[in-house]
Amino acid sequence: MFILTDLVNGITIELTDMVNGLGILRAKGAFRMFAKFLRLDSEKQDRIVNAVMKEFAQKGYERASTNEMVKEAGISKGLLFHYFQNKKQLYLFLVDYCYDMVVAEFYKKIDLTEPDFFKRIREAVHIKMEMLTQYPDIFKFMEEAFLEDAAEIKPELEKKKREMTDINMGKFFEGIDYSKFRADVDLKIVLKIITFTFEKMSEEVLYKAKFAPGHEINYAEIRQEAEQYFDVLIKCFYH
Amino acid sequence: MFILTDLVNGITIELTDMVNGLGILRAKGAFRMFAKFLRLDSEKQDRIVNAVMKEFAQKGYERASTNEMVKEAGISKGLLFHYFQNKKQLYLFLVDYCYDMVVAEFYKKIDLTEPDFFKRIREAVHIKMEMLTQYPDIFKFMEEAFLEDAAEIKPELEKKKREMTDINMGKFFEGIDYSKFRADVDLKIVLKIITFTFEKMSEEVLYKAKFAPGHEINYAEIRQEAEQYFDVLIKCFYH
Amino acid sequence: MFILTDLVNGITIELTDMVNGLGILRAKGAFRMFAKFLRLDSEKQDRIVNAVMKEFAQKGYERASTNEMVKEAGISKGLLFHYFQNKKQLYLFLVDYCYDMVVAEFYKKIDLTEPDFFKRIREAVHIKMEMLTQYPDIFKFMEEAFLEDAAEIKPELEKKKREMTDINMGKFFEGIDYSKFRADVDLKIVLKIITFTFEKMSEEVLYKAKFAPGHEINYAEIRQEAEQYFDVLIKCFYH
Amino acid sequence: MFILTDLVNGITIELTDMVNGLGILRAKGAFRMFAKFLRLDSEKQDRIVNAVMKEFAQKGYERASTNEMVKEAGISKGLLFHYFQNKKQLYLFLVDYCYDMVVAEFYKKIDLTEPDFFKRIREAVHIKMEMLTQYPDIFKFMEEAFLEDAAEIKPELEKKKREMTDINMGKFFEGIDYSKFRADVDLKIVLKIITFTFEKMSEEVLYKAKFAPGHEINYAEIRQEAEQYFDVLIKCFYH
DNA sequence: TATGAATGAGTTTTCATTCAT
DNA sequence: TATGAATGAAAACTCATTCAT
Repeated sequence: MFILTDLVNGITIELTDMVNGLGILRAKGAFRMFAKFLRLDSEKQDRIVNAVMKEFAQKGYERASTNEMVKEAGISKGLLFHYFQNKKQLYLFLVDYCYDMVVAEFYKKIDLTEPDFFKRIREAVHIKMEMLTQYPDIFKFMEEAFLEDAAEIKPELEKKKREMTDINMGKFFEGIDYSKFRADVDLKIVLKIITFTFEKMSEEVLYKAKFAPGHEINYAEIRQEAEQYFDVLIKCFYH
Repeated sequence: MFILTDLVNGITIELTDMVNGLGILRAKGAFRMFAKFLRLDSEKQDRIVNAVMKEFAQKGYERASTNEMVKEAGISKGLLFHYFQNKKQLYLFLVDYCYDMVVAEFYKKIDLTEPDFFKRIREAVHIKMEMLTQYPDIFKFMEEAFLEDAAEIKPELEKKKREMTDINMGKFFEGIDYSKFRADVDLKIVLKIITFTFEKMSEEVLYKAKFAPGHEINYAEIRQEAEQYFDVLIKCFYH
Repeated sequence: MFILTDLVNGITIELTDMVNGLGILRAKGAFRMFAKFLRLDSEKQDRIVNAVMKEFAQKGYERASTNEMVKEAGISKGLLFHYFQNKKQLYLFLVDYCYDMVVAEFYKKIDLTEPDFFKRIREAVHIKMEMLTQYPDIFKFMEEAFLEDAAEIKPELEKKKREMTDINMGKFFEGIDYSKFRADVDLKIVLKIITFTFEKMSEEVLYKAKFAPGHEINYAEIRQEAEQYFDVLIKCFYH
Repeated sequence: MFILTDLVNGITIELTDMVNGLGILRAKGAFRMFAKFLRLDSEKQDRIVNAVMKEFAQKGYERASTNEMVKEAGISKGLLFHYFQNKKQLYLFLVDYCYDMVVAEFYKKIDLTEPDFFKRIREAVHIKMEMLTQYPDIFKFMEEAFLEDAAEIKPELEKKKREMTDINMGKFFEGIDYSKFRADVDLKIVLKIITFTFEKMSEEVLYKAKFAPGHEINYAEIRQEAEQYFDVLIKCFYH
């Protein structure tokens, strides 16, 4: 699922695993400790998730205030800690929660029967841009989450990141027709280079968006830029 | 100087500037406000720099405690602020200070008369690895610095990052013989893809190092891996 | 209510407003932001108010230490800020709180049906002295408050002072029989002179009390002194 | 010298002493402890006095920073403390220093042969206003000084204030022709009332100036207002 | 399940004063 | 006489977490 994670955050992923199509099965019971929260009616769940996401997205892990969250969500201090034990768990829960939403949505839309590598990537880029427009808050939060540096949560977060990418990579690459690639170079390396290229391209887009006046993303321009890369990569890596 | 910054931190750089070989001269007087500190005997300077770097590297900007720094450095509370005014200036000073050391060292070693792009990159990778071994703390701090997300320092830090990359790009690309590249594709895009590849490769190295047991970096393996990339890139992008 | 404010602090008041008998109704909801505090049982409220008042009265706004206050009140650091947000709000709250107590008490005692100006003033002086004896701490605090010079709170404090005097002036002057005053001089100026006289007299009393050994106020003497002023003023300003 | 102190600061003065024409002789050796400073060439003295005055006037005793003073004066930290021992002494020295300047100037200008009480007061008001225009910084500092509330310096300051007023009162009242006052009331009380009136009037002027937009003092208006008081007071207190 | 008052160690920063040079 | 680096206690304020109700 590199196209997803990459446009969101640009993590370096385990290409070896990816290409091999392997993945660790995600611990299904990860949400067990938040069972109380997940039993709430979904209106309240949403209110809480949105309030928490907003605060974390705006201020980052350290500076985010649980006081603000409960104020915004309209619940009491104690209740937040009743559901999530502590700030760290709350954060990690939210990362999972958002990621699950986004991934599920992505795979509903992507056509996994398209065998051409570049066509599939092109579609992924487009889906990604659509979703960015549709759920800007979630993406803002996830982007921050993957950049998050705070010492306290780093180890758990890194583990989570790896789990996520590992799980989804294989699925994305299913059914690709690798016979179109030139045979005189190492295919794994070629795939890595292509992946790297689109990851970095996405990072640039986010980076520019962040510092451009108005912070507006010009999607048409991105598609055009992506086409330039497709052109070079196809000419050089297909035979 | 992308190989340096990239191995350290993987920033997205302005390729247009890079390819044009332009660079803004760095403001020489940037250290004037830390004159008091720089007048100290170097033993004390080092003690302070190391203590501060250690704390920032371990905990990031927000969580790093000036209390811990002075305790570690064996100086008084007031003195730190006497030299650096406040936490933010202290941080930004340290970024500059480390960057200057690293860049100066890098350009002492790199051979800028080598006209072959890949040979020059290969040498840069090797120099980088040498330096990583020699000054692991500085690199750890700089890596964290470039990932740093803290709201308070972000604007200044981003400005600094761009200055740094802009200044050094041109120098690294001086005298490269571009005639060896194939003519049927856009050279700018090709150079971007190559740059992206080595940036991502470096990120992977750091990433693995961080989560490997013992955090040991196997440099022989990295060189070997880099050679695989050189092989593909040369075959596909040279004519 | 000039006799009150004046004995406490000697502010210069807007005689025009005073003579016109106008007054702005005081915003009743001013205490809303301290609702948490006001919901406490009164024993604790008193403990806190007294501790805070003592510290501010002794040291003035700037030098007063919130640390000392919580120590004296036997509450935690955080709690004080939970109730009052910050030092400034705490101070302004206390000014209001004390002022309200004092004013309410004063108007319970003063006879507003007495039409003779000097008789009413005479009673006010006596009431004032009674209250000074009964609540010395509150008066000490308010006196300091009205002299307070600290840059941070000055603007709000001055606004508060004016509000207070404006509101109460009219009430005190209601129903006075001005026909007894001589007609050949400007009545407004005459009333100002009388007001000034008792204000300054009160200032002198406080001033002497402060520097007399033992800080004892001799009320009998003050009454006697006041009578000397009444004698002169009546002879000169009544026809 | 009530007209002076009063326009500056409105202190309550010992009218009994004043009327009796008594005064404690000022301790001539008060400056002995600042002998080192007074031996400096006057250019340097002025530089220091002005820098210190500026900082105290702007920020009040507590918030004034000795760092700012030495920076502004262009001397070293140590030197300031060499001359003045500590902040408190520095402040008290400055109060004396300024007061001496102002009083000397005032008595150079006032005509002590004018026997009419109101004419002399009228002249004093005018001189005062002239001086306010000529030395605004000194007056600003002295005004702040007399309002100053900081616990640490209060006792010494109050003592100084009393000394000052006591010393100068007698001089101002020398040669007044008291026979013009009506004989049926206590003269001491009458003089007190008159003094109070001009003191309070001045306080009002300063007060209004402080909160008027632009903080400009309209001297013509003040003279006119003073004339209204003269009119009433003469009519009522002269026979 | 839900509340929100209470905690207290923690934070960065300031500043008068000292003292070796 | 003159310097300014060095001190360290003190300041206001924060905030995740607990716990009695």
